[in-house]
Amino acid sequence: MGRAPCCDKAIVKKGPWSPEEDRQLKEYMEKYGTGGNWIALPHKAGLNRCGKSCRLRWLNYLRPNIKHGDFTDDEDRIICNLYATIGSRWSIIASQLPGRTDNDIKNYWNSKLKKKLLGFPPSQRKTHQQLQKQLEQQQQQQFFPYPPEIRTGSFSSPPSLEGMQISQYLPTPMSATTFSSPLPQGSMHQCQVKDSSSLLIFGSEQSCSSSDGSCTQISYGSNVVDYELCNGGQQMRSLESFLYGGMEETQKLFLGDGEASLEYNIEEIKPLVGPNSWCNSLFGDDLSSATTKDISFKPPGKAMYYY
DNA sequence: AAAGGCCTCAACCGCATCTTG
DNA sequence: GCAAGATGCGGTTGAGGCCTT
Repeated sequence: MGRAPCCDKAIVKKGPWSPEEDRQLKEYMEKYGTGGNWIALPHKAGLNRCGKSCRLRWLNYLRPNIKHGDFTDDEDRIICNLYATIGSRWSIIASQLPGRTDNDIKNYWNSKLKKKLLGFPPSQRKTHQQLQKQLEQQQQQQFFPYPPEIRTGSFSSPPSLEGMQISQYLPTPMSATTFSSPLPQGSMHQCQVKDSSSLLIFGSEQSCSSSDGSCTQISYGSNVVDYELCNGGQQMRSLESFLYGGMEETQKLFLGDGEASLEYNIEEIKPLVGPNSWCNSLFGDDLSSATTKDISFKPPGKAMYYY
């Protein structure tokens, strides 16, 4: 037996919102907020809509500080960087673009940016056949900016990006180096102070004990990695808190298994790591409050998306 | 001018994850 | 620990406007 629907679809209104409905929802939200319950909201607000529909309308259209209209070049660059790194995790990408919604970015990517990367002028219309042909041509020309060893094998880049001229949007050469690091995907990692100027991230035993070598591979980009952060009682920080949390003395980052880790300069990593993160949301600006013993926590599952 | 096709984007759907009791 | 409900997310759809032929 399936889940009971959140609302009676035969009764609630569907389709485009009228200005009157918008006004009702906005008025209610400004007065009372969600009250922690979207499902009950439409009834309270006098709207004949599903709670999910109200939530979507508010988040994507009505809430304050929503940006509509053209995306800037900077925003394009950020979207491309993140898409290349994490794939179609639109909500994460949106979190890096204040005022933009995941839906907006998703639509923008699917309708415009992808074509822009294919080299079409923004306003130029192409027939489906023309698009297909140009895509095929570019794929044949191997425009993909990463070396073959990264393009193949365990490498699972967002498929729609392959063949596109995205190199101008990527923080190369750092990205290629980072993506070929030996961190296994989808597993727990540990993170610790290596010395006064370095941070070491390495796989936990259970994730890196395989003898078949699989743990030395990394799938480029699209995967979220849960980190277990612990540092044996020293002050614990996440990667980005090292980068942005006032640890100016931190100069190097090591990715690897502790034995044969790769070394990166912090300044090279910074462009890949945004200052907004789960860590900041957990501890606020006062990162020193993260000091603890026996630290073992996981950030929200989908919040970490880089290294 | 008309018809057909394409493009955009708001909204929906279904599934996964989180929260609560 | 479990089940039910709520929320979040990404993929998909479809209406309406625009462009091409």
